[in-house]
Amino acid sequence: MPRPKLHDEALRVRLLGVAGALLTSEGPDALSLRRLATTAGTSTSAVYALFGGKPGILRALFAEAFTRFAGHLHAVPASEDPLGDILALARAYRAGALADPHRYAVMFALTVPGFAPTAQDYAHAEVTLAPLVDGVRRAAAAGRLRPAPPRLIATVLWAAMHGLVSLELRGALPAGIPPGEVYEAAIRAGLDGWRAG
Amino acid sequence: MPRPKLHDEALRVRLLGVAGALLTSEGPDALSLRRLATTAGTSTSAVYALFGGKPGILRALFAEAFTRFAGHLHAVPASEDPLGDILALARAYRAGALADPHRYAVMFALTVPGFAPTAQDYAHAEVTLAPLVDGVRRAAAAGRLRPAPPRLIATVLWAAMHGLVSLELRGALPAGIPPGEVYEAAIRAGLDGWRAG
DNA sequence: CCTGTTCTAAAACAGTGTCACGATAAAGTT
DNA sequence: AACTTTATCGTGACACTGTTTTAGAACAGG
Repeated sequence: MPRPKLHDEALRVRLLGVAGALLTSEGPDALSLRRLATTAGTSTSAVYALFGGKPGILRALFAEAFTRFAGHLHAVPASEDPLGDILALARAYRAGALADPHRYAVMFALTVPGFAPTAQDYAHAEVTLAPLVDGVRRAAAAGRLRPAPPRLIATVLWAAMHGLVSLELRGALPAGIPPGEVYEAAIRAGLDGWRAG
Repeated sequence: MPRPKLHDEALRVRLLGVAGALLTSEGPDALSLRRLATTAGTSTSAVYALFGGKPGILRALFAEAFTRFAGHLHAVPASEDPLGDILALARAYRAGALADPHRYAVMFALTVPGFAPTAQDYAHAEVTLAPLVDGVRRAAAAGRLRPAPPRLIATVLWAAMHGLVSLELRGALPAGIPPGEVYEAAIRAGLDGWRAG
């Protein structure tokens, strides 16, 4: 009986793609529902039918950003030198964040009136850091790290990466120190802090 | 000839106070010019006359937040145990951030369409971390830390604190690990990573 | 009292997210 | 073939935002 559906799955992925492109290229301020709708060739109603509103599309972008980021980290191969792997993962982390700062902001900084990621959202995104936890676990198993819960060590290392990257993206790092070098020094010192022996 | 000025310095500090209260109690979304103006008993024009607009008042809040935060850190006394002082500074850092999350967000996370703090803004705010740099310098002078630029070590420690605190405030830390304990472990490991010998 | 100058509060403007409503288009029914 | 039914969708209205313009109010000097 009804008229044919236009607000279908295809439009959903198209909207998500347009939203991601808008976010990446011009930042979160450019992501208005009207502009998103006209760019995707539809109306704002579609966003409400498919995402429930602006917070909805932000949540979708949040989830998508984490899976993308996970891709960067999972691309790092696991070698027989777990400490070296952790270093490589740290470099991949920074590279992934710097490659798309606006997406990184959606993951960890941006909040919109209706959207603030819940603990469940982050729990679902915890698989992103699985390679790091695995690297720490392998290093601990090889006796290269102090006997402490791998998840704890991985969380501390992650926080160091995130802290430095987020300060760098904000332009808050003190002048005169190249961010890349601070980052390297931080990761090495962070690892040394957990080193066995 | 002219009529008496109402948009004077007194109104400026009053507006800043109201803005800060609004920010602290209800978050940045509650900080609208109309609400700010009516709460302060004036009109939106005052904000434009005294701050130039919304980005202006955000910039003022940004600066004020840093001086407040600096107060928390400068309240930590310098003892004869520099490493212990650094630990105390780290605890004060977390306590200061958790005491007023919205202000911390203005310093390091929040961005409004017209306001993104420049490198100069952060340079001017670098004195906030002076106690930390001083503690590191004293520890290095006492031979407790590896010979590395104190500013570098302090920046790395700061990034670890900021990373952990910002993840905690976002609710992004993995469940099951008390944030306070992760924080303690992170600072200790971060210090151990730079420890001499 | 009137003029002139300066300042201010209120209204206008362009933009936002959100939602109700009426138009639309196919299918089922006479 | 004409009509009703019914789910669907784009348009427009609403309340809000930051910003700018405008018209009036308040005082000093002539």
